[in-house]
Amino acid sequence: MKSPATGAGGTASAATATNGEGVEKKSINPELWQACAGPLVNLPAAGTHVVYFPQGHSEQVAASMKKDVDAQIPNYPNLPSKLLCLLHNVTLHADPETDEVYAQMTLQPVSSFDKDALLRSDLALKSNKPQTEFFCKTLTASDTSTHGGFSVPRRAAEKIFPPLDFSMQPPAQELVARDLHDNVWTFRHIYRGQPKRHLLTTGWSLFISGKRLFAGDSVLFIR
DNA sequence: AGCCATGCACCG
DNA sequence: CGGTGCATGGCT
Repeated sequence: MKSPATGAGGTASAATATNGEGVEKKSINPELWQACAGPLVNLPAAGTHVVYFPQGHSEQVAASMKKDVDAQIPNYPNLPSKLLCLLHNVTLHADPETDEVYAQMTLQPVSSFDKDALLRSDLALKSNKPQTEFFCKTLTASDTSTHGGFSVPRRAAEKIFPPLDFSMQPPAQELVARDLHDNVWTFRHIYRGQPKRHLLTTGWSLFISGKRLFAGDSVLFIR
């Protein structure tokens, strides 16, 4: 989180994962970005050396373009299969419409790698493992319906959400969450029912409609 | 109709 | 047997 919890309520970050394409300017919470990208994504640091595979990249671009417009994909037949590059800049992005996360990198081709530089870059990449605590849930029909709230998996609530004051009857608190674009969402977190369960009620439907979520989409919280 | 609460029942 | 999806009911 950029700023820690203050006052009575706790804070968490919320994000949604779907599909799309777009551009974004503001700076992004790196931990939330990483949680959305998943554990298999490991970004190299600026200043390190990378190997760029043009064909793999253009295939990926082609695949992601197909659902949008039939855009022209430039083809450079004389490009080598791999390019040694210096990585100048890495910026994190999230599509403003869909919250799909992606990264933008500035690469400069270099003629050769220094052996030490390559080793340093490799070590730096392997040490990139912050792995923040988070939970992710695929939304059910009742999670997204206008009739009810969000049913929070018990373990998820206990691990990620600020602890409830169980002397209250029923135990409840206000959660303040911030999404990838630093928009603030507040949810009422309550523990009730028979059997007892964690629920998000007030504020949840605004989130569902605001993010245009449907059953099968997923929502992700980090602490 | 939207929103919050409760209880049942299914499923691991 | 615990956890949670869903149906249902009440209130605004």
